[in-house]
Amino acid sequence: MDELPKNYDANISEQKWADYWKEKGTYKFDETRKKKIFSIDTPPPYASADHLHVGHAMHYSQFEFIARYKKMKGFNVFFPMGYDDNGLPTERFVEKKHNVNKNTITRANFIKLCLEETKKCGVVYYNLFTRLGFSIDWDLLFQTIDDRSRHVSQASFIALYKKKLLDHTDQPTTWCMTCQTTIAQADFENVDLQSTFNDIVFKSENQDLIISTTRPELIPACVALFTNPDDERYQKLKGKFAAVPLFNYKVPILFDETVDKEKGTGLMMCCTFGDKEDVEKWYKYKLPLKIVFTEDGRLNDSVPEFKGLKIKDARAKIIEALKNCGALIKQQPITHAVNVHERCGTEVEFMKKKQWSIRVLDKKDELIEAGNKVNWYPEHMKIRYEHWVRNLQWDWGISRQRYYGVPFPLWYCDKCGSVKFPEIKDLPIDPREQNPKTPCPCGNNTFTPEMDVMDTWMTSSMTPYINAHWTMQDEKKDFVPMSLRPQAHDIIRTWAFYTIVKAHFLENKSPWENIMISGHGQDPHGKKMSKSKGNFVVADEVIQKYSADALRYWAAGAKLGEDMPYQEKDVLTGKKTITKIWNASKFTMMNLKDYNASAINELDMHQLETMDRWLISKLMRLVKSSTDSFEKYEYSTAKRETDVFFWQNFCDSYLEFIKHRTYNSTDEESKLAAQKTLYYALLTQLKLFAPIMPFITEEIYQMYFKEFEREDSIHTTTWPEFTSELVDEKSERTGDLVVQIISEVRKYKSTKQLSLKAELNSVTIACKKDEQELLAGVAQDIKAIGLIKDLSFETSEELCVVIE
RNA sequence: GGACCUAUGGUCUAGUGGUAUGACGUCCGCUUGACUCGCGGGAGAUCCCCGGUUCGAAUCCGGGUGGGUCCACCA
Repeated sequence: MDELPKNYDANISEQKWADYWKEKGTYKFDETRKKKIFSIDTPPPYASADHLHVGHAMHYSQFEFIARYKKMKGFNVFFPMGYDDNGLPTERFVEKKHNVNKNTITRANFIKLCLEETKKCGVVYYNLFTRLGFSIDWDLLFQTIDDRSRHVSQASFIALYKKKLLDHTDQPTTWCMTCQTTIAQADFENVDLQSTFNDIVFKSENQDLIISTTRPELIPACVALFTNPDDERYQKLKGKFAAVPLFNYKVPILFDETVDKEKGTGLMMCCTFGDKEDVEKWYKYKLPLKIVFTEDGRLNDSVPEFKGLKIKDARAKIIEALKNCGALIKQQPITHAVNVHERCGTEVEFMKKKQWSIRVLDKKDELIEAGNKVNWYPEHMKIRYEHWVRNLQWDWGISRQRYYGVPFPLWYCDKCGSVKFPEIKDLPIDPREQNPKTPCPCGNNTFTPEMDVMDTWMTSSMTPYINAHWTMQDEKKDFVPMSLRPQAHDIIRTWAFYTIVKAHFLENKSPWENIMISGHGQDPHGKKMSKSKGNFVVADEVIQKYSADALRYWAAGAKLGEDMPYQEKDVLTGKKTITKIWNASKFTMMNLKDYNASAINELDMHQLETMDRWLISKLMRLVKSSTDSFEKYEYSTAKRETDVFFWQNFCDSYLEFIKHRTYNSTDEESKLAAQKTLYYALLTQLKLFAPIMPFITEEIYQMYFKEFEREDSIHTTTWPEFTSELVDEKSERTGDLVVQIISEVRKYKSTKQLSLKAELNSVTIACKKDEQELLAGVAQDIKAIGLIKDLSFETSEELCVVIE
């Protein structure tokens, strides 16, 4: 081995090894699949980010650790990347960035813009992920808008139809006025909004009926008043009608036990539609329909005096008009929770729309059961899934009145109205651009295409099947269930839920064997990172300053499932650790200069000295616990334990303890034993660190160990095996005593403000008899390490070191 | 309103039925032939509060309080 470079330059080395891995195809999935597969259902990030923050890096790093661990464990790791670039998230991103919307740009131009932006985002992700050293096989890349994904999601729609799990109904459904599309329950977000309770008078014969509402603009959509059948105040109203103020028409007064007597005046108006209650009452009592909004959230022709006003403006104007005619008698400010569309923050409204939906409400029990078949890590995250399923209120509406998404693969026959599907082999298709190849069974040959596109989750929920090339010619049979789904906890109700729904309905399978749920990287104060708040830490800048390994080191500190605030000092600790690994390795290699590693095959404890066995035995315990931790996806425990072992046992103790054996060696055998231990211990520790810090470990492996180990990369070597022959409790006990004694000696020198190199004339160790026996064999070590001239022993119940 | 998670030295953090881990900071010392991004040492924690189980609890159970997250509440 040549002279060692003095310093480690992470920026140069990390680029070098990233290039090396790419060139060698280190992380290629083996298509011949001779080894057992470990497959990862990688979260496809939305193609809607210009810069990525340390939270992104943290989330993806955490299962990258697992991918690397599994590879070293001998698995054929299937680690793809996907980009989620279809659907509303992308559309919103493009609309904002280019200041366009559905009404101001043609469909073709809009799709073109989406594709361009998507491409740019792909580059951003690729750059960060390769810079972080991710062991992704980029040949497995998919995009949710590509042919394969469109094929698979369209095929899933047809399959669900054939299994009679779909409904195609014209009914009131949740609607976003900004995005102008139907949306699903999972697309909601809850926010607290300031609003006003308005007490409004409805006249009924000679009585004033007061209702309280936050939505006076819905008064022209009022179709009935309701009160509780037990409410004594309103018994006389049975069979009566009330006059709607301002709009001068009459609505029936009805009784329903769901009305809360205590709330407001105990009277409520039912409009089409203000909330889910309205929808239910509308169905139950077969009430008329009075739609007052247009699809983009303005009052429509049915209210000529307010026509064209946006909802909020209409509210103000109507309140004013109510005031003027004396119908508004009281106003009171309130804060209340409102569902908004998570993509744009617009309050959820209702619109009657013909749409496709997947029936889930009548299958809650079996869906909860399906979730139980997956192993959840951490286990308590399963509860969130269960709660979500149990609390579902709507079937999964999958129609979106948008441009950029996967089209429904179907046409409607112009004559008989029945649906017509393409052949699976012809997918993907766009029914708006092509006609069916065969006529309708009714004989007719003219069709109308479905114009809507599918919910983006229709595609995302198919990621295991996209990876499996489901129903395609080159389908990978038995690929589902995949081994692992890694994802964050905030999308349990969407991605995890929808994926479980699809696999269960399509093939009565679990989509994966295991699911690991990670937390979020937050700002230093535990708040969510966002650009607008200015607490956004750009991943690239951290990497530039501290290295990718250091950022990964920080990411490995988060316990599975728990959010973690970003602390720059922890990245710095990572950087220090890397430097320490570099220096300790440099020192080890120096000591191994005249050591012929290829001469030994296996470590033999009988050839080692007590302190060597102490280290190796403790190392074995570390191997065991680290392996156990990784098996449970507890990378943070594995990292911490390895870290502590490396600093304390290896560097602070062992490396100091053997200096006298490797430098002032008169005893060649002793020196060789230390060298064997050094080689084995350093390589093992590098392997244990390799999943967390792939670059520095590779650097050192390449510099020294490769020559003997003969593998192209440390990442293709095998994970250390726990070997019970290498555990030696007696040596561990002895070594621990030595550490204790040396600590006392160091303490003495430190207190006396002496150099650790200072010699001591006489040291007496007082300890138990059996401890004396143990220590007898390492007396020479103690003397050499502590620079002690005379060492003697005394018997005592408690360990005590007397120094003169 | 419900559920889940969480509460540990100045700060962040690990863990356990027998008073506690590591990091950062702080103080003192050491240029020990890998490393000052270092080495050695010190100070600093009644492990949120109240009950219960136990020989023994900070660790288990119940209740409370604070924080986080998810869900419900939209008249």
